[in-house]
Amino acid sequence: MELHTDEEIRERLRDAGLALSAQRLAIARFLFGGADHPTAQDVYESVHAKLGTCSRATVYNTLGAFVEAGLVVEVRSRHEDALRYDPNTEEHHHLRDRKTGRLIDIPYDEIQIANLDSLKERFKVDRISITIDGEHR
Amino acid sequence: MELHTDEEIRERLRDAGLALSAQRLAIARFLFGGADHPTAQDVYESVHAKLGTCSRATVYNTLGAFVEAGLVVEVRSRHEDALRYDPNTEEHHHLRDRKTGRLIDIPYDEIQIANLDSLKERFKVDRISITIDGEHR
DNA sequence: TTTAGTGCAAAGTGTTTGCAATGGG
DNA sequence: CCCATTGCAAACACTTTGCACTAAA
Repeated sequence: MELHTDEEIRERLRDAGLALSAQRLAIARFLFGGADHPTAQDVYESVHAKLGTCSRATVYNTLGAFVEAGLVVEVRSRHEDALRYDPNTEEHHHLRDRKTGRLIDIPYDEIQIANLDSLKERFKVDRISITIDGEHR
Repeated sequence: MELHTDEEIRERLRDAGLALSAQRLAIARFLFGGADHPTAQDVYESVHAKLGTCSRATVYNTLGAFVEAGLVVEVRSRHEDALRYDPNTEEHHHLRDRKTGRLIDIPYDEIQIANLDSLKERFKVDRISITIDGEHR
């Protein structure tokens, strides 16, 4: 998930069929360089500061393109209006830290559902999203 | 959760310290009379049709008051912008039916987490919200 | 009579879109 | 050179708010 070198990032975008632009590279660098579930606004601020030029529209367009290409995933957290973007596209869960408000990834298999089989008898299960509201120890 | 008679509803609002008005009663009747995770718009349409008079502002104000009073709970579902209001205030989970888009309540203890104790060692857990995306059989 | 609720219209977020200008392939 | 991307500004969906009016307690 965490790509660092420019070449890795360029390749990833190219593989996804996306044209490269200074804006897209900057956005990708931010997202894949360890950004922590940023909102579009977070992306805008970071990239605009770094590039001097990158409109909000471009941020939204690009994030949309990235989502469509499967490079990032949208997540919406309980008490927030704004969408957040998660470069971790593997199925996983979240802890929402009550103190910091931050969203923290929890790998999928670190939460096991005891009666999954019986649930699967009752429902066709496409995916299961678990959010723990609480606090990291 | 499902209150039916007018007297039950009046009492519930009174108990919550809310003044009674025609609008509030109509909104409460809709919510507690079996409405299915409606949006503010859903509430508005239903109540406005029935009453002839009830502004969107009143719907929002009232829903806010109900949430604050703990009579309903806000839920935000994955791919939707609008908040939904759930008269089921007990902790519970959701199935989001991919076919109908509907949100269906799953009682809290119908999903058991096998390793809850070990999670509680790692996190202080305030609440756990599980959403299953899938389909009801 | 006093306090709380209603509702219009205006403002506020977060996001999308039309379209002319620009720049990468 | 052409098509995709950019970015402004306008539009949009959802929600909140200021304030004068009205009704509940």
